[in-house]
Amino acid sequence: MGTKERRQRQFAEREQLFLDTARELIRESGLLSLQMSRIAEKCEYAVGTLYQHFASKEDLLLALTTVQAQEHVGLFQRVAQWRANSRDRMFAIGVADKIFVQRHPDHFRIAQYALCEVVWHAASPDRRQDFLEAGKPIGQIVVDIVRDGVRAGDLDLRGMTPQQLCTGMWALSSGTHNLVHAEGVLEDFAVRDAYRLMCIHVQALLNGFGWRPLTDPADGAALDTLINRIKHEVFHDFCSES
Amino acid sequence: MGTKERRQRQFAEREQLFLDTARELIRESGLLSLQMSRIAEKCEYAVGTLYQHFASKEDLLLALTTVQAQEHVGLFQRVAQWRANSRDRMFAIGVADKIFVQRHPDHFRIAQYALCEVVWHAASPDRRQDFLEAGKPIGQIVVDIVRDGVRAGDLDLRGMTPQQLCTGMWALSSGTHNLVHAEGVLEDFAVRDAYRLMCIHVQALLNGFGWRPLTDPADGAALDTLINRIKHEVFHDFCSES
DNA sequence: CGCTGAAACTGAATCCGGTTCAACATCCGC
DNA sequence: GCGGATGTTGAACCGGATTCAGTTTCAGCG
Repeated sequence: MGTKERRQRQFAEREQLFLDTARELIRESGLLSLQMSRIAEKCEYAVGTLYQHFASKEDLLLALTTVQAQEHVGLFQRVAQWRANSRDRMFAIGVADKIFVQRHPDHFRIAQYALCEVVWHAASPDRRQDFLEAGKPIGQIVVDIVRDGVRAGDLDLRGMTPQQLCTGMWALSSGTHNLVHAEGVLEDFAVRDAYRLMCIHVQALLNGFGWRPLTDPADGAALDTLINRIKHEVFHDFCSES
Repeated sequence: MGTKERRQRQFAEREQLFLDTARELIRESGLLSLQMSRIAEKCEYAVGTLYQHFASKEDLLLALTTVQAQEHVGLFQRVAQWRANSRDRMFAIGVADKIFVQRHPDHFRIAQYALCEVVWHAASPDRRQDFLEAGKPIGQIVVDIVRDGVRAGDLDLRGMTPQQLCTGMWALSSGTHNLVHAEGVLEDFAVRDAYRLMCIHVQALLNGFGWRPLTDPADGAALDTLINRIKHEVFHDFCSES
């Protein structure tokens, strides 16, 4: 009796279709004008069927965010496997973020919305749980890098937990996304490449915690060299350009 | 003919009434269940009148965020006037943020929502402009502190612009707010006081840029002493408790 | 004063899009 | 080929934001 399995598989495939279509519609005409009936129509299903998969529109948006978070985890895993010193690997986490955002420019605007209290609480508890599960490996990977750093003697936490240190990296990244997406803000600040700037701040932060080998945050050439090295050694198949 | 002026004043007062009431309703029963008709009802006006002031619900939410941003500016101005070395003043910006959030716990959840692309673009252009204007002094104050630091010889920007340095502080703060409000995230990370942790990261970041006098980010006692000194010297009337 | 027209206010009606669910279709095991 | 379980459908429902035709208010005027 493979019937049940087939059914499940088809169900999962259809869910993916809905999610892909939703993402497409968002890319085409924005999150603002996303309509459940349009998604169903474009997939040639009835709205009722769409609601078999997602308890509400918010639920769908959170599901979409979760899928993208999983891709995000993939990038981080590459970093985890990269053979380099702990400091460079930690820095590479920032670069992974930069690359992820460049490859999925609309991810953040969806996530920012989906994770707002209003939308988050309108999604189903299961979906919320799924999202949190999907994000866990990220935390784990980053914490492990910190532990490696301590073990290798590159870093002395001096009473901090690895999680506390990670929170700073995370806040820096999350905050950069925010600023990038708040139109009219960075423009006034004349910041061109916000993610390159984020890399500089990551370096400064890591220096500030005394994570060796220290780097010179003002040395733009060295920064670019390192970023390119990471792009080449870790994300070669993602970035053809420079 | 003071008639026109009186009218304008009354109009402004009523707008304030609407905003205060909206904030109250949000505090009582959450952003999710905020209804335009309820706001009007509670103010004893018709919905139509409410719509004389705000082009849409989103417009109202952004207006609310703007009002709070103005209060935020007030805290920063105190820091600007504080007589202390540049490094401590920069740090005090972080403390101002911490205090602001503690005094207005719901501000961030509203702002986070209102600044999402979806809501932002549903607000009227005028309202968006107002918000950006309201935020400008913040940028100015922080940039000025950086310039002071350079002038005093505490800091060498080495090619960076003051704005670029500020962006890091800002991202750290904005990101911390995000993490705090994403339930289930910091809990897993066993981070108790996220804003105190943010202060540690601010110190690390400033150290990383070589902003003198350097501090020891792991010295919790010194951190608390400095925070308390700032609370006492700058925000004495805001924080009675420790 | 009362009159008048413009400006402000009102809230029932409209509109929109998310959500539901009774009816219909399909599939499986017998 | 039958019966029921399971899946699908989309028109109807519903809540709440938004509108606008009718009503009220009031400054200015004769």
